Amino acid sequence: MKVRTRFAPSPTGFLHIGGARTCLFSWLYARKNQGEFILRIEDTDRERSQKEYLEEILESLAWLGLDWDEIYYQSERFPIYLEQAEKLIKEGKAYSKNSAIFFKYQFEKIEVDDLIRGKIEFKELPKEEEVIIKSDKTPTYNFACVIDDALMGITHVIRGEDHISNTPKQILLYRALGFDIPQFAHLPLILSPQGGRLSKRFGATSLREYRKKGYLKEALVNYLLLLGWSPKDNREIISLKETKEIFDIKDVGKTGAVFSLDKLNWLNSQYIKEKPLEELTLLVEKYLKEEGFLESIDRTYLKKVVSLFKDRIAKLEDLKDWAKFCFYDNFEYQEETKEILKKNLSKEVRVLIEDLKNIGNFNKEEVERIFRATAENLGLKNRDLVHPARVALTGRRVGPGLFETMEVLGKEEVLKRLGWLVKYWEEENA
RNA sequence: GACCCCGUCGUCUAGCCAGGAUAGGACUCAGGCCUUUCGAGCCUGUAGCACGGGUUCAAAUCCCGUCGGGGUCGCCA
Repeated sequence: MKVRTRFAPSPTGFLHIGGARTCLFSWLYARKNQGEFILRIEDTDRERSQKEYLEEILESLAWLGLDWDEIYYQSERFPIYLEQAEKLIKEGKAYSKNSAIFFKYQFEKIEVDDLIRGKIEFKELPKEEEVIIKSDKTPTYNFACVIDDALMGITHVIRGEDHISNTPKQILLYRALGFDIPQFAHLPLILSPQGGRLSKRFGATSLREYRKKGYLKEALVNYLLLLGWSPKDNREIISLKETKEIFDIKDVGKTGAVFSLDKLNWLNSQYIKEKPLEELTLLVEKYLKEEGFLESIDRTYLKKVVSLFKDRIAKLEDLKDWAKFCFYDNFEYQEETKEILKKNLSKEVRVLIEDLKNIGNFNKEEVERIFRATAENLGLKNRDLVHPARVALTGRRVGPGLFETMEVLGKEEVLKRLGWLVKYWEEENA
């Protein structure tokens, strides 16, 4: 029998890390087994379901590369649920009350053989009846879920651990309706650093937010993969494609995993580092434009800027801060540079400016040669001139290598900014 | 409270099912090196089998209990 799995988000909120990971594992199981992956939009709550959320969910899944073979909307299937409920009434398994329909069941021990957790036994259920059709004629979650999973031929229900306690109720419904019971796999939850569910404040932000901060999809997927699953060979960097070959649902762990932004950042920095410059530049261009940081930019120049920073940023967002001096010259010298600026080297920097003026080909090798010679002639240690020069060009104490930075900015800009520093000192000491 | 799930460094994990060497890796952190700076790179280090009992020549691994954490108990999904 062909494997069919599904992801069933409710468009009553944005897709967040937890949902994305559930989807990822469900998708992986289908793809690993040459099966099919179904997306089911659980939009039975018409009040709370919003088109905006739906769009965001679809967009985020597509972004991550999780494609689906079929898509269904529960809001289009109300007659099906009603029909099944009436069938239960006819068979005496359900009854109408207060214009709702209740499923009546009797206590029995239920065993579930979970693919991740093994045998789970439920000794008792808290109730003996369950609403299946609400008084507005829309189905309740458990009812619609069972009918759809059965009718859509879902063979493996892969979902979050928070659904474990729904499982016995659902099994009772499968039996009453005469459907085959699928295999279940309950994924551990993603926890916040305080323990407990991911909160709005931490981690439960939408996937869109992560994209806006400049996380690469590869890094995000990689991180999600590592939360509860491992390739077992000490690899940390692994692609979706590689995972698709070796993934086994049985290898998924049982323990809740605390979300770590530190590790995500590290992974993201690794992916940024490894991404080909050309490709990364296009990504950065698109990103900075979307963010409204730049309107247009010369791609050749941007490529140089990207090469300057790609090894030292954790996310594309960092560029807005660290590389701002490459796009704008209206920065101020940061507080952290005060110590460096204390020493007035206006005379020396004037000499430096004159020496740099004479360079024909303003590349980093040539700049470094002249720079070092100037420092030596002035009786300065190289670093004594490097530090203020960096402040002059970037406004900061730390940054990429000075000579590379100079080459990227170009002669004219470098001379201009060095001149500003001279002026700054002169005014400070006037 | 009831039912259910889970417990290896601060965090993510390998090892557990098929018991045997100094419990391995990654992030973070600390220190060092490099050096023109560093939030980059390289190296080193700190840190863990929740606890108690049992089985066994031998327990992170098997069994029981305790404690701890989490989830669910809606005409939400």
